[in-house]
Amino acid sequence: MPSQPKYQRRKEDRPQEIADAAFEAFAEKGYAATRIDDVASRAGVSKGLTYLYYKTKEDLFKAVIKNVVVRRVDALIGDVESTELSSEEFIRGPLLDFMKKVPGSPVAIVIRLLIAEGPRHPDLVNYYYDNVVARGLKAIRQFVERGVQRGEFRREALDHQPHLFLAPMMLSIIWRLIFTEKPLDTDQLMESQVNMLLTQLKA
Amino acid sequence: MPSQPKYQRRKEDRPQEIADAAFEAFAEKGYAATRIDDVASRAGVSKGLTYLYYKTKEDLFKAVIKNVVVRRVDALIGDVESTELSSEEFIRGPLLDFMKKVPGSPVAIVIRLLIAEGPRHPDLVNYYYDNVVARGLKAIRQFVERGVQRGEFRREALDHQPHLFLAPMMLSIIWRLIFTEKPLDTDQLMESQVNMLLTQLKA
DNA sequence: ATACTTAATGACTCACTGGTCATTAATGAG
DNA sequence: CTCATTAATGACCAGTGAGTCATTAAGTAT
Repeated sequence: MPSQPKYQRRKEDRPQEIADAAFEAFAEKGYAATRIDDVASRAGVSKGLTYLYYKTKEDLFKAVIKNVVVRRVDALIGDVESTELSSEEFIRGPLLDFMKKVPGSPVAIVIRLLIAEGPRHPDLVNYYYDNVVARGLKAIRQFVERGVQRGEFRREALDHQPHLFLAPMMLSIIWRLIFTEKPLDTDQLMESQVNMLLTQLKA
Repeated sequence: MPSQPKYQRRKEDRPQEIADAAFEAFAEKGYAATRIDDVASRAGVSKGLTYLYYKTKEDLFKAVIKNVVVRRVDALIGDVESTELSSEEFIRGPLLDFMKKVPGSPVAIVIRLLIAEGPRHPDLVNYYYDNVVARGLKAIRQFVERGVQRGEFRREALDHQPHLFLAPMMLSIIWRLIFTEKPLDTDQLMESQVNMLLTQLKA
């Protein structure tokens, strides 16, 4: 019988597979408590191979963060720019949906990792700020502005911090990170806030 | 010449001194990256002594968290119960002040530690929930209720999540934990939210 | 087939750190 | 002063895990 090979060489796919495995491990254990051996065995490879594609554990960490984050933000920004909905409809619809999804998504885990490890990875923090936070805030701001131009919102509304949209989302993320089993209706929380903000924007 | 002693025995003060040093170290480096040797030298004692007062690193961690947290909550609850101000005055005054102070206080650091290490210390999370979060939320809820009884707020206001008061505080905390050097006027953020909430409570 | 390149392995090293414990010396009592 | 008590020390141990590298073998070209 033809002895099947012990492994296959798959240069193209390995880096992504390892990064995925690493994300899983970091999500479960955090950065410090994650062992490269664990990452490797999740990915179905040997420890040595991990070091072929990622020079150090820290490199791997950075790759994982960047990897997870960019797709989502791109998607949201794309939505904002292409929508034909009125501002209020968009906020109550796609934006609210997006906000509801985030606390249960990998983004929440990225935030946990950033909070825990950020201080020792300033360049990573900057990357995240530029590519996620700044772009997200800008999108919201532009969107409110569009509402003003269309006469949906009053002009003074522009003073409002886009951050207030994010605040209940942030609370929801943190709540679920820490108090996983203490129930909190985070969806309703965000709806209330959006209602309140829209009232202010229109009145 | 009388050779001065190499150290003094100060059984009473050591535990607190060690806990303070540990808080400093955990705040700077996080739990996993903090070395007991570092804690000891910050406290001006030997590593061995740390183990005399705290059985393990984890014990020390728990002691630190409990130590920092309880005083502050007690203070706030005391304020709420003893105030003679009207509900609106209290919210715009002492409560808002309190909220503004938290993001720059040790409590913020405790939150970072809880986010990072919570999943592996469930009893600590429960302690924190019972002694801080639950009590804090209850205080806010009672306070709104008092406003209703006094006729300051309308009755339906009770449906409002006290969490909405906390949301911008949470965002501020996280923001300052991650983006220390990206400026954000967190005070104004909380003021806007409080204004909005009061408008809703009264209207 | 044969030779060659390199993806992949896994045993090994070495620094590091949580925790221990035999020893030292500060203190207080008689 | 002397001795008993115990706070405090610091050298040491054992486990661990990041990173290395000599070796193996899968794929490829000739």
